[in-house]
Amino acid sequence: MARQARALATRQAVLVAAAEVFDERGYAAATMSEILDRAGVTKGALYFHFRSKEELALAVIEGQGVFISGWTPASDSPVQNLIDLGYAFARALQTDPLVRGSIRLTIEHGSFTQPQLAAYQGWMDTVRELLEHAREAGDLHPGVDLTAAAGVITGAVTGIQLSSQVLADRQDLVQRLSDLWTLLLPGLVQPHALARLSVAERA
Amino acid sequence: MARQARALATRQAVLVAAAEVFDERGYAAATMSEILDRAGVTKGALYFHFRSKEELALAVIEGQGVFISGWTPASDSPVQNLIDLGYAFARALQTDPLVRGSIRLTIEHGSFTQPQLAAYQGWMDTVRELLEHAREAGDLHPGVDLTAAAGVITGAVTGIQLSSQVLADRQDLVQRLSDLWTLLLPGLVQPHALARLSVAERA
DNA sequence: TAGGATGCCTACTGGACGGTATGCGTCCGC
DNA sequence: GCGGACGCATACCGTCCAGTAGGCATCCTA
Repeated sequence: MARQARALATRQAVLVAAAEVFDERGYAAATMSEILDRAGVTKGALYFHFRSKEELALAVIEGQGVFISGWTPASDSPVQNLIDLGYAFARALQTDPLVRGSIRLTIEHGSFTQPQLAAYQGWMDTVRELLEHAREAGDLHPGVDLTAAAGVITGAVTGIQLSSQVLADRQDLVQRLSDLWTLLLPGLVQPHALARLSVAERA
Repeated sequence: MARQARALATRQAVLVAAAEVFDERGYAAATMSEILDRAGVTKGALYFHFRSKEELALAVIEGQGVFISGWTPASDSPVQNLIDLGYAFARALQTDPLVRGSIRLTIEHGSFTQPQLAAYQGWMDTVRELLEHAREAGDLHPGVDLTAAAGVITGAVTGIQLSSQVLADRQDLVQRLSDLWTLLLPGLVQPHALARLSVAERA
């Protein structure tokens, strides 16, 4: 058991190091050597836990799923939950290497075709669900197409995140998210619901 | 002169092939061999025109600048021009390999650090300028922060484009842009200006 | 029509990369 | 207290890749 704990620790070290390198360099430019160095592990250890570079990348992408499933809505307002989810995601991007890495791998299409489609779809489904609840609560404008709105929101958040990463190393991500909601909410929710929302980040 | 024309043709063939491969595979995963094959050119020819892979990539990125400088506003409404610019960009993404390739290289940070920053900034400046004109025309809500709005719009368009690429090979890009404006404009422009705008694509 | 420049071709090189083979220490079950 | 599995270390291999060297044809100029 103590032995297994040690194994789990090296596996985790490899996973985190891989996520970091994938995040910084992308899949193709990331080298196993750098992952090895950063994890403080040898090749044999790595290939004992992961059979190939691709399997390692897929394992990193799983980290994203963990984040989604670990998040629970805190408010009774669906739209507020949507906003909060965005900020939770932003914070995870700033702190959790696994989320950072999985995002880059997800955005980088072509390396492996299926998983990132599923990841995108997962986010869109979550957003769509929150929007449906908002509609039932009577918060949304009547004309809003929920599927279209879910696509716009996920896409916009993705892009905001990306431009923030390129321009400011994600330092201003929270501010930019707040800007996004300020512009987006008037076209989405009705005035009476809008008044009850907090656009800024909430603890 | 006839000789120079031939040289120019091979240079262009290399550039287009490189843009395609960079678009499909990304910088690191793109190989010179594939570019060579697709261009129908030998290594010597390529390295006569471009001294390295990186220089080739930078040349592809230039194509984006050509697109920006080649576009001219057609409407007397600044916001309408903003919308139209988005659609022009979308069309270019669907048809022009150089624009496609340069976008992927721009989004893919880390390979070379400076140029994509400039590209982003160029877009944001253009958007900001149009927003300033819109403010002078009295079309915008008074409270709108122009810099923040420009950041949100460029980021959102980037993300919309990306998710459309991953999910639908950019087939639904125009539709998604229309969805974006539908949600975004109410928070940006005043009702009287909103009524005069055409959210859909215009010929 | 000589001769240099332009534009391109082919064969090659050195290095890095992902992955493997094999071996060795350590701990756990019996 | 011992045998086997677990967990890892190291040396190595084949492949592929960006880039180079040097030659050669075609054209432009004089």
